[in-house]
Amino acid sequence: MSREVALTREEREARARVEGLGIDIDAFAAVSNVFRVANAVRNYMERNLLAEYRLSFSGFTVLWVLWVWGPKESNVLAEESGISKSTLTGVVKTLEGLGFAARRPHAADGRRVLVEATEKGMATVREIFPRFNALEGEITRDLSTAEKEELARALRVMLHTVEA
Amino acid sequence: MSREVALTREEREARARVEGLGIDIDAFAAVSNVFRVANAVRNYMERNLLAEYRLSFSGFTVLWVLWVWGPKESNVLAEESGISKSTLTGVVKTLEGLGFAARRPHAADGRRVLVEATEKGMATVREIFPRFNALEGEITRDLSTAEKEELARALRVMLHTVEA
DNA sequence: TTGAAATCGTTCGGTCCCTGACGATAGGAT
DNA sequence: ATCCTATCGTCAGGGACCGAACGATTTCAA
Repeated sequence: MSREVALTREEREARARVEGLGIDIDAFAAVSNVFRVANAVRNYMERNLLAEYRLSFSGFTVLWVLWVWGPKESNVLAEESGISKSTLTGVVKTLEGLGFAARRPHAADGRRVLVEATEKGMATVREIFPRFNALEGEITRDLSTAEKEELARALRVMLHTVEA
Repeated sequence: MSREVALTREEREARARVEGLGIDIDAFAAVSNVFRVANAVRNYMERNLLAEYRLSFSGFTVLWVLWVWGPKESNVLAEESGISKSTLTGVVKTLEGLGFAARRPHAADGRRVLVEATEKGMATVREIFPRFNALEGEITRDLSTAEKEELARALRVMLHTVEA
């Protein structure tokens, strides 16, 4: 059922180089292409959309999480954004500088800090997200709906294994 | 043909939040899961394998490219490693510090610089790559061979679209 | 009630990563 | 022979990124 798709030159040459070393080529192809796509799409989004708002990919991700779930403790926000606590500190600092987010002390626990999107931050996500999603559509335009679903499913399986 | 795989809690809640905004859910699911997996696997590799050699993911990537293709001009090396020229300057500097790579002036063109892996660098890749690939196998162990091939194929299609 | 242990967010040091600007070198046209 | 332009790798500046160490606060056991 699989239409032919040419391997890139890099992939062809790499295969030739590792031939006969007992390498699991299918695992190699699957994983390395995940990195290649993630890298390419990340750069694409930053250059063609996010730069306009002076947002990095991480900055947008954090803001998006805040938009979806509302105010969150740093702790949880870092976890859901897929970055470390210490990185989040810096990203939120940048977001504050842009007027997109604010910090608020926790009412009951003096150690904790709540991060929330400002009204400006919320408005910005409302503006960006549909455009972001439109680009996602562009990027996946040569895949059928079934193929997109199957792709997402396979990735969820991997995620489940890695995060176990 | 698609076995059931539970959406993560994050994905379920995010869908609920963006419902009715005319969002292309399939494109959203496909792309966002690429990022989640890339992130998770990158961290996994750095923590469980690369840290042992004091290599970052990028450092390993560059060294691997050198191992596969031999000495390369900075220019081309950056391109194949998926990073910018200026980033490569820093990464190669780190690799030099670790004794894994060396710089050599181009014979005919005074502007160019050739980067090559040292013997120690080559030996290190020979040692790491099979272990790296074994982890790739682990990570994809719950996908059939056909599913891995289909995953790689779908990603190549996206790559072709983004890099066009 | 008080001291030990756990947990919180931040800081620190080091690397990665980008864009934009730069000096150096090369190559082609006059 | 000498400009003009293109291309090379690097540097500067700003932000992202991590693990480890840290002070502040909370919690729990004695």
